[in-house]
Amino acid sequence: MPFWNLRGASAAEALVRLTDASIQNVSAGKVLEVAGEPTAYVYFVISGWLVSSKSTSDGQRHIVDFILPGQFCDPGSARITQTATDICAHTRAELAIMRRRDWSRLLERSPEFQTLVNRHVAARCSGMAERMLRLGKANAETRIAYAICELCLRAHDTGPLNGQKFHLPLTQQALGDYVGLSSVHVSRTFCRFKQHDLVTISDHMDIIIHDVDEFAAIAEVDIEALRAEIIA
Amino acid sequence: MPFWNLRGASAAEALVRLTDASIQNVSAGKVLEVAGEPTAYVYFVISGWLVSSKSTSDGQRHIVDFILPGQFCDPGSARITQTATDICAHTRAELAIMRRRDWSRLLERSPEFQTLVNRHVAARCSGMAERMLRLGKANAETRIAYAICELCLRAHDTGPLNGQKFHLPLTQQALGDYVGLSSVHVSRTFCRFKQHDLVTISDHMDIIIHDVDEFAAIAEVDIEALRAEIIA
DNA sequence: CGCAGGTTTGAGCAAAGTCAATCTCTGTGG
DNA sequence: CCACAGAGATTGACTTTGCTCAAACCTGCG
Repeated sequence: MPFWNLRGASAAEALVRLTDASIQNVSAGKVLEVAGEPTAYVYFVISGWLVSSKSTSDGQRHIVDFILPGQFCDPGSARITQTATDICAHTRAELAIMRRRDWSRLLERSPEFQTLVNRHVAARCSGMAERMLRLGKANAETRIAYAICELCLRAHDTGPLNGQKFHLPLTQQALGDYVGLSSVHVSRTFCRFKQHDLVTISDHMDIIIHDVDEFAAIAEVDIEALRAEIIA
Repeated sequence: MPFWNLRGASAAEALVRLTDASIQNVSAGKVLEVAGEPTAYVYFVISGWLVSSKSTSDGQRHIVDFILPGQFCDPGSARITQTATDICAHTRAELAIMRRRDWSRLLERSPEFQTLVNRHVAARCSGMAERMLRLGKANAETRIAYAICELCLRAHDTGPLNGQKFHLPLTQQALGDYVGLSSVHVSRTFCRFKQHDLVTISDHMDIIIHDVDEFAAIAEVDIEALRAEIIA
């Protein structure tokens, strides 16, 4: 049974069976891995968001990626037993946690599973490339609009729709850390969006996009192309 | 024989044997893949550099990564047959080009090879995370110093050494596209480096770092930690 | 010799950062 | 039920960084 097409609990059950994963609930902010430290685990997100981040010497944090339900997180770097980025629970989350040894064994034994993981990795790398382009070259409006489109696509099957409310579990600070802007500038940019009546953003990121086409144009993205590119 | 520990020609021969790869010489600028278009090939770099880049709607290019000798390049995105980024020859290069089908088959049949590739991918993702941190949060000096350290590490086994000359095949424009700065600003930043007698940079990126420790401090990086993190 | 691609320099400008004060919720304990 | 604390959002004033445009300058090469 190709459990890996399933979301959430049933995939988790299969992982428990195949890799002796342990299911754990963690609360928001829980630190799972610290960059540079040894790591012995691989994570599968059942519900909630994880965040992969790095910090500069002066304590500024940059969010490298979010890890959403249905995604795997292997914290390893080139030295596979050494963590590349900090991994934290961004929200309360339910995880299947596997020992790396069991994880590697599953990959080796099941080429189909490995193929699935390869696809996930390709999707994640494409997403990073796309984000990097915005980070390097785009202005605040484009970066923020893009991040909202991307995260909505990844978090909600439909992707962004005209007039449809959706929620992202982000503070403006976190969004800023993700797109490389200060929280103050995120706030100002939101104000400009609201003034032009592009979006409604209420209580902690309940978002309604009024004109998705225009919003996507600001994000410099074609939603369906992006879906094909970054959704595994 | 674990050919994959070898650099260059012998690895290429093995790939020819195992995947029916064709060896090709391409000249600088040769376009191999275009973002969004279908792709049917996977590349192994024998010599020279490839570049993976994306462009904004207004024609600005951002370099996502360089692909150096000994590295693989799978251009696929979440839709594995669709290219995620432009892939070009940055310099004249010698490549082993494999059909994707043959490549997948090799991965499926040889878990050891797949494991090697996994490590390469982890290294590349770590590198992207590290670069993203600089892109999102660091100033011009740090970004440029970091890029030089990173590329020197990746291109030369020793990494940067005090007073030792090395070459990077980059124009200031290309470096700017890599770190998200205009070529003018790269030039000015180099000037500042030279004024402080940190480096000598002559003819098209022959670089001598006079005090690697100080330079690494500006790059906000620990060279040996970086090596462990991003060199597969 | 002259051209092309790349680099350097100057001047002015725009985007985003910082700092600090204020405002708005929301949840909590009296 | 209210007061208050704390987190997050907003706003203003000012500064910094890096961009753009344009001109000048190398330098290797046909």
